[in-house]
Amino acid sequence: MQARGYHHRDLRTALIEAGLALLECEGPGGVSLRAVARQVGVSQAAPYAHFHGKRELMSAIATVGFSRLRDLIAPLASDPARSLSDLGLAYLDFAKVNPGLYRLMFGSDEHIDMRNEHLSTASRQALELLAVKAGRNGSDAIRDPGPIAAWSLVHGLVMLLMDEKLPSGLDQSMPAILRLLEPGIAEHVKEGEL
Amino acid sequence: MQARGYHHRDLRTALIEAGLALLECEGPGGVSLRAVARQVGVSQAAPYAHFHGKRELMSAIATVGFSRLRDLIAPLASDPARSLSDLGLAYLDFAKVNPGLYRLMFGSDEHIDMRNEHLSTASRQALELLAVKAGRNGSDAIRDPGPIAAWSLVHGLVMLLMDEKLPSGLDQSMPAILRLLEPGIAEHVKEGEL
DNA sequence: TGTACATCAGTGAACGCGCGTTCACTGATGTAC
DNA sequence: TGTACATCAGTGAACGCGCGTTCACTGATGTAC
Repeated sequence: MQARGYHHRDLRTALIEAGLALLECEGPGGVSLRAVARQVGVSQAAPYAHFHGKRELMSAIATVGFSRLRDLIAPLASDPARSLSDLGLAYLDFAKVNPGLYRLMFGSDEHIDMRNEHLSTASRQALELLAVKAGRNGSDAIRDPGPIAAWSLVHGLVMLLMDEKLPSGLDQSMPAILRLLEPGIAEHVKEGEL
Repeated sequence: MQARGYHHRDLRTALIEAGLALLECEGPGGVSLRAVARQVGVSQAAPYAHFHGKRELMSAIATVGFSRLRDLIAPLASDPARSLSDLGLAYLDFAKVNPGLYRLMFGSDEHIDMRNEHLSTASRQALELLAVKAGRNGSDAIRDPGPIAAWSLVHGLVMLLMDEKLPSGLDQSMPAILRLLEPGIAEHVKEGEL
């Protein structure tokens, strides 16, 4: 990115980055094509040279989010014994650092188009890696009670914290909260083996 | 409610009910004062005779939601042994029947004003009853890992189901999913007793 | 029982707002010669 | 190396939309006499 002349050189990237910034200030509902263009210092029609419409820009932003999440969890250990709550803490951390982005990625699909090829690929990759790191093969993890409960617990925690439904200062309780699921999952797996 | 003349007799209630209906069609973002007035067949300025503004109407709608939730869980048994997953199923059921209302009540506070007296009272009553039914005294349940994990799990489940992030047809797995937390909570309580 | 009147719930037009999107255009760029 | 030109990224004005809110008003209601 250089030179702010008539031609921007990399407006597409700049728009996505401005969108990411706006997302954290205002949340998904506060992002508009006009606001993004304004932030970059470009006319309101300029984004249409790079995106077919608002949903496409939002989908591109969400795609960046899933790539970031994947990069965040990639270096984590795959040891199933320790990994579940560690994984949960990393996931929680991602949401805490990028609350607006998290909402866009894991909230309702009103702003993004999950049939968008880049987005669905990035999403699948991130979620499959998450499943692998949790010691599951990705394809049917999403049907077992254990992974569903684990994802629900951590997603619920994220949402309740972001929406300030829980008291603050709970940070050091998070490991204990996340570990509460471990005995139940261990038991369930044992049953399955019989 | 009778007579659709110049005077409506109970416009306030009618507006709240129209809001509840709209909420389920469109979600919280789709409810507008104008749409609600339109639905009731009244001018767009009419609601201002009964509410100071949009937030007050939305808060009144959410207040109805918390009353309904309280009425739903009131008849449930208070037996701590069985109650946790039963309670979870009832909560899940409420959200399934009233997804838009659930979002308004338990989502971000952008549409409602939690400092509204009726709303905060109704909310507190419902949540305290929930805690009591779970075998806790309400006041500090919200600080213990167990209740936080239980609420997070069920809230996360609700949100992921509503936003279609989980496969459908999971209904009969719900009891198993909810029960996964029980061993961990039992263990945690035992530790606390030592 | 009948009438004058104060009340105030509901009207309709208007305000200013930000939005997504379209369109004819313009001017910087890089390429072909 | 210098020039003509095609390309197409970005412009700016305009479209129609729905929104929250205000305001002077009107007309149905119920009360006081």
